[in-house]
Amino acid sequence: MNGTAKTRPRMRDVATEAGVSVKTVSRVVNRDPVVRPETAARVQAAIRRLGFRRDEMARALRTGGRSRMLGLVIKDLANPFYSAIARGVEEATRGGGALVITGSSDEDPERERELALQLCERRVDGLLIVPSGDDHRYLLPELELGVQVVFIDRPPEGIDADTVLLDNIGGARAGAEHLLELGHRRIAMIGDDQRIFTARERKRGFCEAMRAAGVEPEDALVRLDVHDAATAEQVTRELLALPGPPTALFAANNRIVTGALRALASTRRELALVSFDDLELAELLSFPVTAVSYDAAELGRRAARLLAKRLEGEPGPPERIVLPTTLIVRGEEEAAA
Amino acid sequence: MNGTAKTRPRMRDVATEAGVSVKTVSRVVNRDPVVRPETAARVQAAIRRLGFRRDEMARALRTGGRSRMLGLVIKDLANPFYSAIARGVEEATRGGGALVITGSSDEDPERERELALQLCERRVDGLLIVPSGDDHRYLLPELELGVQVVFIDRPPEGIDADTVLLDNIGGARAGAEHLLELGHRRIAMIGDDQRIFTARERKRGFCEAMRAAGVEPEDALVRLDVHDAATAEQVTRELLALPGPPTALFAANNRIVTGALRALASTRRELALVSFDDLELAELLSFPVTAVSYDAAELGRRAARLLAKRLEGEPGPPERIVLPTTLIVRGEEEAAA
DNA sequence: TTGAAAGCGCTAACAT
DNA sequence: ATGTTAGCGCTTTCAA
Repeated sequence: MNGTAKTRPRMRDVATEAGVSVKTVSRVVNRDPVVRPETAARVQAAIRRLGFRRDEMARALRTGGRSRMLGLVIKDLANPFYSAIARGVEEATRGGGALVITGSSDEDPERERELALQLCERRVDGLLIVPSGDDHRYLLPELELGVQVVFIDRPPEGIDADTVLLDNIGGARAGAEHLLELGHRRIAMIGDDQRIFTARERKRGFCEAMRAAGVEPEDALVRLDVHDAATAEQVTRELLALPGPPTALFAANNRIVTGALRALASTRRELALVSFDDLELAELLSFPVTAVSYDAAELGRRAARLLAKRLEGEPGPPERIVLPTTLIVRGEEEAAA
Repeated sequence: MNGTAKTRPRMRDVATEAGVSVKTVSRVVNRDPVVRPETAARVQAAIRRLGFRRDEMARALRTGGRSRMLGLVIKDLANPFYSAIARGVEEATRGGGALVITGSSDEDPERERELALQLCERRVDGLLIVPSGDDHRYLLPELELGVQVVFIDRPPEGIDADTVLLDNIGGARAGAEHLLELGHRRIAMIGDDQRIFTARERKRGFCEAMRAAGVEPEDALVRLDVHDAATAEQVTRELLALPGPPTALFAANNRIVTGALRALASTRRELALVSFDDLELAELLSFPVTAVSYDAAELGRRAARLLAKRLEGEPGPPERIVLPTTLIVRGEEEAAA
């Protein structure tokens, strides 16, 4: 089967085949215009005959320059939010002919660190990180050595670096305002683990909007540190069972709204619903869900573009880019409480 | 800002710092037990002081062996089906310490080729490809040079290679059989572009099940080459408007079932629905959808494991692995037609 | 217009 | 137990 394990042709082989020196082959491969056309043609012929492809890694080693590889560390490639980011990074990167090495940290700070450092060992030109950890000082040595890093979705901690974020506060505020404008006053919120930056921001936006409308958020109606759909389902049930149950719910992410929807489906209760994160097929759900939506791929694109600028030597202090959200209103007919 | 653009420490620097030779540093880095503990300690100290990290690329160049990078070419990283595959590949790869470079072909055969070849230039150890093209002979030179390739979701054309597939025929057959068992006879099918391998297989499975039950598929009820949700919605409307409309529909993928659901929602008609591909939140939809489900990540895991075996030198003819599907029955109460 | 030699950062083979 | 030399595949001097 594999008896003919041929060896990969090197420039030397092409040179011999074409009757020229290695350097001439190198020139042809690099489209150096100084080579005489007929020499170039002979070399090209040899290249094709041998099926030669330059070793990009060897080249990168010698030129000492860019490897034209970017490292991307996200939490979970199987999660549509992160895969959209990855796709955005890839898109924005493609033009420059660079490739992207992606790894999932699974929200494990240790794994994030390992991945980031492994990527540095592979000599990626830059790093894009959706942080899981809460201390990014491990990157300091690499930063000093000129590795460029851009953070996505959450800012780094312990170091200062370019960051691309969503407008979590504004989005949450818009969601709460929507419910307030519909006349709701008993508005509950279910939020994620408050150790997470985006969870804190969303809670803040929600509370700001409430207070701005003269409604003090009630402790009993603001449930935090809910990290999965099952818990969210349970918490929604508890909220509905309250003596003075809420008439509306702000669900701070898609796992939470999924749980809430399950609770509503099984209890046959009604609740005006606003979710941070849109749902696929939302228009086909049995229950209308107004959503705070955004372009996840754009997070990746902007981050990749910022990274590219830095790699081209763009100076200046770390930037913080904040991307807007959009409110998608559904089930307009809902009456107020 | 960047005035202190320090240069990356090499083994030489560590050697000087520790007062030993480069080779000794190399030994320490590679955990060669032959170095005296106290020497090793001195070297380790120097490594930490300088923030040294071995250049994996230079190492790979010298050892001539594995680069410990895999290339993955899929159609679209933003599509959950493919990102699940990517995640599976990553999972199965992680153990070996290898990293994965992923690229999206966007169903463009030319881009698939470019990506695959670019990955070879980066000297990946192996390639995992979800084919878009219909001619993979461009890989022949690389195969001869020992690059290992495993195909995912569709077999290659023009070459023979390891492949990991879903049981498209069996899944489609199970879906159709389910509808037949419910008593349906006028069963429509909407299928994707028949140039696509999986689309052909699913059609075949559907028709096989129908004929096995003594029902000849009607031309008017079998609509093919429907590639997006909007078209599927339109086609569903047309099917419903037929003089003798179907009582059930087999939708050959998730885009198609989405369109069908939209058509049903807007026309308020009923139709027993089976979909190849499960839907997220299916249990919360206003309309029950029985689904042919499968583990997309497992496609990636199995492919990566097969690739790993080949890289370890496992001989033998190309394997074809077929993964099973599961029928998830919903809305059992549906009466027959 | 072309080529010879040196070296990128590392390790394999051979000293010592 | 440690060091020296050569060379992976390529490009960068510098010469011819």
